[in-house]
Amino acid sequence: MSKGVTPQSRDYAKWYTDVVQKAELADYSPVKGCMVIRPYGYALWENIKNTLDAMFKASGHVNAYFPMLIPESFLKKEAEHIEGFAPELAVVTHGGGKKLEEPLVIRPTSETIIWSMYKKWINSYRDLPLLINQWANVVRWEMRTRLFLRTTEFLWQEGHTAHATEKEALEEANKMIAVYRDFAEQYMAMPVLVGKKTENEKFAGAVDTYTIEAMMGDKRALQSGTSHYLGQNFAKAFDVTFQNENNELEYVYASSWGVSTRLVGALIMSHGDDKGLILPPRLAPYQVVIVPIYRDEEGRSAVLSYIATITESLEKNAVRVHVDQRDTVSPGFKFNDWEMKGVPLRLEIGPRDVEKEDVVLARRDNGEKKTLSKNAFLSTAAALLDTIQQEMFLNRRKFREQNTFDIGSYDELKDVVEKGGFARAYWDGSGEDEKQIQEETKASIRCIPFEQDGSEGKCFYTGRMTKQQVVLAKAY
RNA sequence: CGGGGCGUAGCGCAGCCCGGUCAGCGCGCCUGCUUUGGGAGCAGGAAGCCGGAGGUUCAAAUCCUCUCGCCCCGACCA
Repeated sequence: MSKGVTPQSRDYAKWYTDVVQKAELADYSPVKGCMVIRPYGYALWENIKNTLDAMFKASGHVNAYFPMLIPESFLKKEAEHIEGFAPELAVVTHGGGKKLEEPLVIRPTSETIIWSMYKKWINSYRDLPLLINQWANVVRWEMRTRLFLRTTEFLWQEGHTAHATEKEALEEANKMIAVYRDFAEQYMAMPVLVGKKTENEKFAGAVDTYTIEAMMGDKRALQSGTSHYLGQNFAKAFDVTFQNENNELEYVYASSWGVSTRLVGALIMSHGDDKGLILPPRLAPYQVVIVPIYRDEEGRSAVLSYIATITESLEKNAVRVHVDQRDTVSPGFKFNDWEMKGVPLRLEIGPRDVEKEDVVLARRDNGEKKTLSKNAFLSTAAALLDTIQQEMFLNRRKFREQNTFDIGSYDELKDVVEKGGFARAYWDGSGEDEKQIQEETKASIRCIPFEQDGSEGKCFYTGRMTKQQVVLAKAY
């Protein structure tokens, strides 16, 4: 294994795959397009998952599990849905050595199987709302894959809710995109634009799709989470009706929403640098790593017992700490190793620190390294982690603002695409116009932000006056 | 599916043009000693039917044919 990773400036894509592998987040599997999530990467995912799971439960949702195999005919019940997913389905045709009467699709998403069950479960307005989430794997046979960002099989959560009214289902879809925004900003330290997808970009089968869009380190956009208002599309496709308070039969209103292991990719590309990962303290598997330094057995035991007093105190404050006791590699190696893995704080503890009751503290996010007293460190460690979390967020927001440009013409869009970044513009074009733009520039309308200033201006493409502003960018 | 690149030790690669002491290098791994505050040093050692099949030849990692697989770029997409 060579040292370090390909610099971002030389080849961002290569940098990304280098970091994923050298930080031991994931590895390629024997099957094309699939990845093995390694323990360190999985620990990161578990932190994401556990945090979100608590947020979902706090907002009234419960977890369930639906099977992975879905009758092929189910997918065909919603016209747009099958059109959207057909090309990327993995289909099981044989089981138990025999050809199946009806092929089974490995779920690319679970709307259909879930709605087939909701038909059984929903009869009355008293059965609503139904607020179910599931953590699962899904399979989409993508042409091109990239570790975490787009793999054939990926892990995600999908919420599927059923409501008695349009208003309530819309509120749910909006509430969940706000949950995603909070998670992205407060935990991932990743600022996001929240808004609506255009007709072209929305989910297959949705009435409206809401999205959070983040800017990666190469100034490209990453769709990081989506929430869909499904209207009555799936209820009609699966004939899910309920009797309302007036004894009338009505189709159920629905929402669905999801985030995936792609968020790990988002984390890497939001914060990483040429030394590797930089993890936000709230999600880092280890928040503090301690590297012991000693010359002999006597020094070793003195250093380790001194360290024990530090870890005990940190753990008492719910700080996740790890002591790197490997005897087989040098301290210098460990410094680089943990920088690659993005641990927010590193302590170097050697004999002279033991003697003076000091610690040497290094910050991963800004590279600062200093000596301070053990007590000073212990009394400020938790606060320092909060500070880092906050500064990482502000840093990324500033980066996004510096790379977001207001444009008034198609040429200006091309300039932005050329230099990288988000383009904000008035937009009154058609779906066809949008496709044309994407074909020519590779940039797409990432979203119609919820936050609109209400001003009127000329559409950068059609020249017509409009109040609608959109954000365009090249996306992953 | 289109374009490009590549399969030689666990990983990264050289060798291929011009067949013949070419089975080689770096890292990693193993053993020992010395080391340990920014990727340790020295000495010794283990490890590869050269992606697979067929062919040409006295002789194939090297030339020819077929085949399998992977990576990158594009269309598609969380």
